[in-house]
Amino acid sequence: MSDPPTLTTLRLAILGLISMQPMSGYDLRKVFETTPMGNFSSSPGAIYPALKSLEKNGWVHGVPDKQDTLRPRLVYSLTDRGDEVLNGELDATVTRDDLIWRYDQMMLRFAFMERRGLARLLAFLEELLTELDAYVAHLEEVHEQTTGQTTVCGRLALEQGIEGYRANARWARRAIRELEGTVECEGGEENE
Amino acid sequence: MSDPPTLTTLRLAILGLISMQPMSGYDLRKVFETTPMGNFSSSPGAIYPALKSLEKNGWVHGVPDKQDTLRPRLVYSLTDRGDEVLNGELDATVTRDDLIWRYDQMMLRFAFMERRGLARLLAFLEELLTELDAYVAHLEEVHEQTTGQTTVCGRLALEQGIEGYRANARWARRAIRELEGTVECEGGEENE
DNA sequence: AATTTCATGTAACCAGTTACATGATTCA
DNA sequence: TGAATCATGTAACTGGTTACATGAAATT
Repeated sequence: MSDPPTLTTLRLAILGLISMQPMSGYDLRKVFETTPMGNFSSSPGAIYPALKSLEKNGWVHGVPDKQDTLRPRLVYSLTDRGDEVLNGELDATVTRDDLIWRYDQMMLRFAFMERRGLARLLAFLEELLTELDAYVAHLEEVHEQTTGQTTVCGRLALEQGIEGYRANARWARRAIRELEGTVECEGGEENE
Repeated sequence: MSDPPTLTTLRLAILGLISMQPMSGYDLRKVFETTPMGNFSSSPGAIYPALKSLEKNGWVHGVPDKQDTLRPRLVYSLTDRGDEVLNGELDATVTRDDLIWRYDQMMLRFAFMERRGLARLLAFLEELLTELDAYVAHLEEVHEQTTGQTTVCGRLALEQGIEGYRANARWARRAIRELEGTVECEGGEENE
């Protein structure tokens, strides 16, 4: 409860992970240190305060798994409210600002999106693809207009950005094909 | 002078920009708002304090271009020390941590690197390419080992990352070819 | 007994955001 | 004269980093 704090990348990662399986702060640190999710911070000074604030907001709840010890292992799980908040985040529309400022966070959303079902996954990818194509077109225009006015390195750096977004678009198209393939082969399988 | 502060993305962007042309804080904001450099912040609350601290460190120096007015336009340029600091940053080796944690900042370095000469540019791209190839190989291994143990979305998200780094590697190869091409055509042209 | 790993936490610090304040200059 | 733009700045806040502290449990 209380006022809604912004859902940072770290908070989203925590919500997503404990939505798949209840975890302690230490477990979360381990995931961040050892898996490809390692792009997303770690350090006790970040995770424990984040868990506290998520609990204060009533999105997660921690229960000690051994009552007798002085410092019990606190295992956190999503509350009903936390579940709703996570769903709201996963169902949010893809914007250009997401591409430019929050690509990592957006992909993190995708990584946890399976719980929303195949239809939502495909909708997300289509939205992403639309925004990507539009943004690539925009950058190509900028590229044309600035070529000759910039340094060689400036132009190459811009081209690197464009190529990156193009690769992302290719990936999105492939992911859509793959996901559409699964539904045809396995016949409308529901999630979880 | 005084203790060395970490060269954040914003500070690097400021140093790089005023190394090409002396600018006021307002000019910098304009660049960040209107060019593809816009990925790098803006807001007065960031830029003016950053300029102050850079000046306190003796890396830049601001001179009012109209002495009579109460609030003159302060035009900043690099000091000799600032020039050295920027060169040091541009000449730094590319590490895997740069790929994972500071890709944007690394590309920003590249965007300002022309002043270091063609040899340095090529060296940077070779280093980058080596790190990229190694990291892609590592991620492919992770991909193989985790496939089947992850959700479909988790796997796809990882594949997106791999494809992104592959695209960056392709870009680096192309940039090397292009830069090697210029030197052959134009015959060992020196920078500035 | 000593070391490592498990496990949670705090304190100082820092960079950046948002929102606001101030005043000059230019243009309608 | 009133509005928009030029131009610099401050204050409160926030989220994360580094470094440290604490102590239990497991391993050597």
